[in-house]
Amino acid sequence: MKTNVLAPETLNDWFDEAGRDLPWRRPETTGWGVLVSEIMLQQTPVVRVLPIWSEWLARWPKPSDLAAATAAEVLRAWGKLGYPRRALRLHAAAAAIANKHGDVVPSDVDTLLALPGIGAYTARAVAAFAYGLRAPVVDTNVRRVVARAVHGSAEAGPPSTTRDLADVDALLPQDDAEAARYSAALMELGALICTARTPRCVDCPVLADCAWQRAGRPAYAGPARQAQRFAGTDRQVRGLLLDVLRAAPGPVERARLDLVWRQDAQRDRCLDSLLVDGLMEQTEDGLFALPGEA
DNA sequence: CAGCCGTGGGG
DNA sequence: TCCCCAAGGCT
Repeated sequence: MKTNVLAPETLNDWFDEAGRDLPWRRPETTGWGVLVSEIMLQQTPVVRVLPIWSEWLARWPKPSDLAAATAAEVLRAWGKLGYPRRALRLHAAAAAIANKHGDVVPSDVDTLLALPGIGAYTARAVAAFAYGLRAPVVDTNVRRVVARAVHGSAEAGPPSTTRDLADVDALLPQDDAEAARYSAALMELGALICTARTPRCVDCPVLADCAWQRAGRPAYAGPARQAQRFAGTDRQVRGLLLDVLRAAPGPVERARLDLVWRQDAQRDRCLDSLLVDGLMEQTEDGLFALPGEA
């Protein structure tokens, strides 16, 4: 049996000492609080999530509270966190939890996976962090830590959910509570020490055993990832359009939206896609509004 | 499975 | 300045 470079005792001890005191990690945080944090944290830095998460939990302490809000209220409260479809999916998930699960966030991974906006990562993160269960929690941090410490590669290869889950499952201790803490520790190590750009290896608790370190820190050899452009994309235009509605007290005229982007065809396409996605609605007199306030 | 879906800060 | 990236999910 191979020894685990990322030994649970080592990681958990380090986490006890160096882990951040984030509000959604506090013992009094409910499953709902954890779920909200996980959705907000998807592709979004912690510092930007912190204030919004606090507002949401104070305003909507239970899933049924969020479910009772209008989509317009939800989207305004989401603000500029980005990827606003996450807010709509969380809104829908809250309704499902309120109606079908007794207003309690499920702890079962498969049940969680059936909810909108909850995928392989988030389902297991909720099971582990909200309910202390043993579940392989694989995010970009964990993938990077495992790639380096275990496989000796500078970066993680292309993601494969099946393989990644099995990879991390093999590292997890058997005990539920210990495994859950270990999952948090693994993520935290990637977030604070084993970072993407310039890892702080001098502070790493597993430096001596790290396979990447032992191999002489070889450069990444895998396929180059495609750079994600933003300027000029539909994503940018949609963001500009939606921002007009978020900032407005109510429905706005088409002319207001026309101001945010010069190219008619692209603007029209984006406007249409926002309507299709349910991120905005058109009133009977042709004005545009956030959904639920028309 | 590759491409798409926001936003802003740091190197 | 520009580019990269930050607790992914969905089609």
